[in-house]
Amino acid sequence: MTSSELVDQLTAAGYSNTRARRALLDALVASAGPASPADLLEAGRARHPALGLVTVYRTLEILEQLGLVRKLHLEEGCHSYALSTTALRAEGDDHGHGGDAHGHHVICQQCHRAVEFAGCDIDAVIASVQQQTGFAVRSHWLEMFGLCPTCQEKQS
Amino acid sequence: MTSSELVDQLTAAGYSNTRARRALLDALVASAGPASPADLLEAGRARHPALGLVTVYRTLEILEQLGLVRKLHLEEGCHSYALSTTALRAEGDDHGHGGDAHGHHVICQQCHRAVEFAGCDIDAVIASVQQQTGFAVRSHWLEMFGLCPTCQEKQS
DNA sequence: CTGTAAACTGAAAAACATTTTCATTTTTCA
DNA sequence: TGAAAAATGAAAATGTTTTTCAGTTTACAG
Repeated sequence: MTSSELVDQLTAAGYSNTRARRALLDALVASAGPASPADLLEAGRARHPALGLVTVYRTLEILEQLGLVRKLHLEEGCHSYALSTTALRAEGDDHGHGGDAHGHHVICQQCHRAVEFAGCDIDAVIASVQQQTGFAVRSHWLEMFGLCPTCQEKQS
Repeated sequence: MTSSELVDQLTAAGYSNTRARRALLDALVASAGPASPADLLEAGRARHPALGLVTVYRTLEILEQLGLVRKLHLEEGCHSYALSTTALRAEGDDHGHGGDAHGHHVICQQCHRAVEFAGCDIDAVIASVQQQTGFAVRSHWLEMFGLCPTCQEKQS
């Protein structure tokens, strides 16, 4: 997924195509793993030296609302973002996830790489929870942690 | 689960039984839903007026390490805590969750009540993610959102 | 029961994360 | 090309969490 595609998505959603945003999107696309606002500011400033932190926060908020990025919840804190391609691919295909983009991430506990995965057929778990608690479940949030293929090899 | 049981758990783990901690545990047990450090400070001060915020943070950290509370990841932010009884019930019964207490929460999107549920048989999903990504999955976080029975009734 | 060591406490300060304000600049498009 | 709307970014403010350190409380040996 290129930053041009992201820019197109923003424009299609009614937002202006600005230097600051292109710089941020480039930084996002270039980041290999979860990136914090401060990380993205630094990387974005390589492309647009005047990029401001508040613009980073504002743009991440927009991207999150559009389902283009997702905040990741890591052990060290919940301050990182990763691209989420599922809103792009799953357009018009929501599979009963109320307002929730359909993807989740698996995160490497060693190198912190975050990979999105599609398909979380947890209907059975949802049914069980509904039965146990009486709740009507509308959405869920799932993250997985483990070792990526590269870090698995390093450990063997 | 009473605050006495929590106090016993802390003592068993080598921590002192102090007024400040008892006040905080009372507040935790009394809270119906996710509670922020500031919420717990306020409720705790009803029981122990000199309770300090730093003690709240320190004690929550201990409780989290012992698996007695869990930080919840809500839409508004990741600053709330809820009791987690699973470490108590599941002692010696870890079901392949690497270092992770076995329970998760379902949260009401209306009244914010958080109910813990046990049993999240997502082995199929984990297997699928491992196949898709090559990751070796070790643990996961799962939260569900919906309406509790009370709020469902209100809506009908 | 007493006294001491260790653990704990909490105000204050500091650090970190995010949002608001508002004057200025940039982008869009007629 | 120019004006309106959107966007920007520094500074200030707000919110969250951690660190410091002097003083207090708890546990337990004697």
